[in-house]
Amino acid sequence: MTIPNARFARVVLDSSLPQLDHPFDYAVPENLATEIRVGQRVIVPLRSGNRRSDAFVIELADATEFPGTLSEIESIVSPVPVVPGHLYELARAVADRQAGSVSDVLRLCVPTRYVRVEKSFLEQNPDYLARADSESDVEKRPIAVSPTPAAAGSQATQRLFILDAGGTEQRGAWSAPRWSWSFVERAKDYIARGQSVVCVVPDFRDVSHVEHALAHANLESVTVRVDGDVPSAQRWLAYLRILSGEPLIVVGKRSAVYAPVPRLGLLYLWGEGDDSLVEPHAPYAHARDVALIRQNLTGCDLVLSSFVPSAAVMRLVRMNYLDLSKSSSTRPKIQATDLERGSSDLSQRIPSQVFSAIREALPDGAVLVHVAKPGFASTTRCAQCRERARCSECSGPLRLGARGSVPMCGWCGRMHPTFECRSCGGVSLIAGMSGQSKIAEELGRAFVGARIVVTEASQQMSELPDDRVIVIATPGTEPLARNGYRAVIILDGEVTRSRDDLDTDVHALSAWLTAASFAADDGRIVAVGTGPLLGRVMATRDVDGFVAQSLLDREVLGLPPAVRSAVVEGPTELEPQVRQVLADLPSRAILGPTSTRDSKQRFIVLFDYRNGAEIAKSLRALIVTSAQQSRKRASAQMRSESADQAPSRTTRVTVRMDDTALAHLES
DNA sequence: AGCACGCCGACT
DNA sequence: GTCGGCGTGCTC
Repeated sequence: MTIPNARFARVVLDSSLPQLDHPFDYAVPENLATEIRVGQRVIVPLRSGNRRSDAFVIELADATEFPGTLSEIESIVSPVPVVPGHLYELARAVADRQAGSVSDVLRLCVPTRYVRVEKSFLEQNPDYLARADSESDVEKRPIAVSPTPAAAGSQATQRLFILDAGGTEQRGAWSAPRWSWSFVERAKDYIARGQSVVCVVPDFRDVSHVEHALAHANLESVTVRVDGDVPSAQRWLAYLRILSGEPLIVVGKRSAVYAPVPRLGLLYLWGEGDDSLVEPHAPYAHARDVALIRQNLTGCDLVLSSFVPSAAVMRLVRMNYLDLSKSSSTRPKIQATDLERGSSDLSQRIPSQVFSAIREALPDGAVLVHVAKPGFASTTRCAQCRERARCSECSGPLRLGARGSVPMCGWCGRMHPTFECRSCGGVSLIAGMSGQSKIAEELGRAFVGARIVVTEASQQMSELPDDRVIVIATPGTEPLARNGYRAVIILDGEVTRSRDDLDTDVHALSAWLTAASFAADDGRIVAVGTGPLLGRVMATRDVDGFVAQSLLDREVLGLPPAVRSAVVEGPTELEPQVRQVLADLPSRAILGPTSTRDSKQRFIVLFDYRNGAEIAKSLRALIVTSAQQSRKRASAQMRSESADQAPSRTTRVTVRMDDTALAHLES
């Protein structure tokens, strides 16, 4: 393939300044004309020539529409096209949806370069660059070059939600969750067809499970792990392989969803409702949304899966955008019990059914006792009647920071050194403390001679020391038992339920069913403190029905995810600008302002799905103008405030689309 | 961000 | 007259 000498290059700058987030044209100097490719990282001069910036070539052309005089590309960083057209296209779409910049997305996708690794890789693969040329259609074409849709010639594209029932299975040397085995079954076919698979999971433990299952199926040689835990030299090597077009199974956490395999056959997202799939940095995209966008752009197959569908996914199922399928494994019934009212001592916290379940199970194998995460329990309850403790002024939830601190209202910030319960007049509070060690102590007394293990979030224990053991674990720390635990006990149900945001119930169900998933198929599961409603859902395992119903409720109330939301935060004088920029747009509501902890203003904008693009565009414009004004404001502040106290925080405007933790909307 | 341009006040 | 302070605007 011959490369025409391109005279002009269109680039995106590798800068997070919002006002620079658009294409720039540069002249290609003659000495670079035959080497330059779409996707390469280049260095370009900016303004006076003293400044320079990294940039990615997104298009080569023979003409430019820029009326001014062009600067020249200064140099090419490496011959490898690290941002192929389809990756730029994805990054652009994600940035547009999230009101963010392309460069912020690309930073998540492209790892740091390792020159030595790259050099030796290119020596060992002499035809690599030529192949990359043909792979990415390097001719002078517009940027929107999507990879060939997976379905070309074969069966129709699948978009699927799989409701997983849980369970652990041992095959060969490895125990792994059942979902990871069925993922491998599915992935094999795509590799056989010469296509690639991307598997995105919430947690590093999940990555390991998938790796084990893949290794068992002899797919190690086509498996690429793109964890943050992989050393960076190795990550760069992995990235080069991903770009090469060889059929691969890429496994990783949230940022793996961007892995730029050229022939993507299947995009698989496990645990689609998990909060850790949200990128905590700008532009705050949820891997599930990125996956939906990517499916739409490439036409690949898409599988989302979890123990409990998120309300967002349920919406897509009800629209028939996703097909619902339920895994057919037989699972034990979940026995839900509640605490007796008015009792707070430990003997009541662990009801008798729990002791008998453990007693029965222990001779045959391991028992998992699942307690809520300690930090999960910031809200408080009346020690007497167990009702949620609420602020006497505004009815907001009372929260505890550090242990022994004064309870504070989560809405208005009022401190409450004393408390009087509204329902029963009780005057003392209990925090939803988990007290793993207290439970360990209690169980140790009850089961003399049993081995008791308390897990910690920091340690990675994937296998059990021996069979007859009681494991006391917080979410995410549970070790796998070979073919599942004989019994799983879920304690602290009421603590999990005390988290307050829109999706409390769905999150609680998800936490409990995750715990339940560790049980053997003929094991026993007892859940304490789920409340009658969720207890019934657990017992019947009608989780999709429950989430569908809660989605219907949201539709009536006009709340996410029946509608979309954007959380806008910025400096105190933000309000007129927010209202102005959204004035002519069809938003449903602009809620706020409320004050954040760091005294910024926060607005919540609610709008319909069909208006998302428009709203995002306007909010983006708000970010750009506020970035241009920020210095003006800062210097004005400096002058008026007698210079000695300088709280010169850069009050940037941030926008988070479809935030999962909208506590403010709860009435 | 960082740098140049330009519009007002104080000056050899 | 013109030197230079610092807002304002732009970066192909």
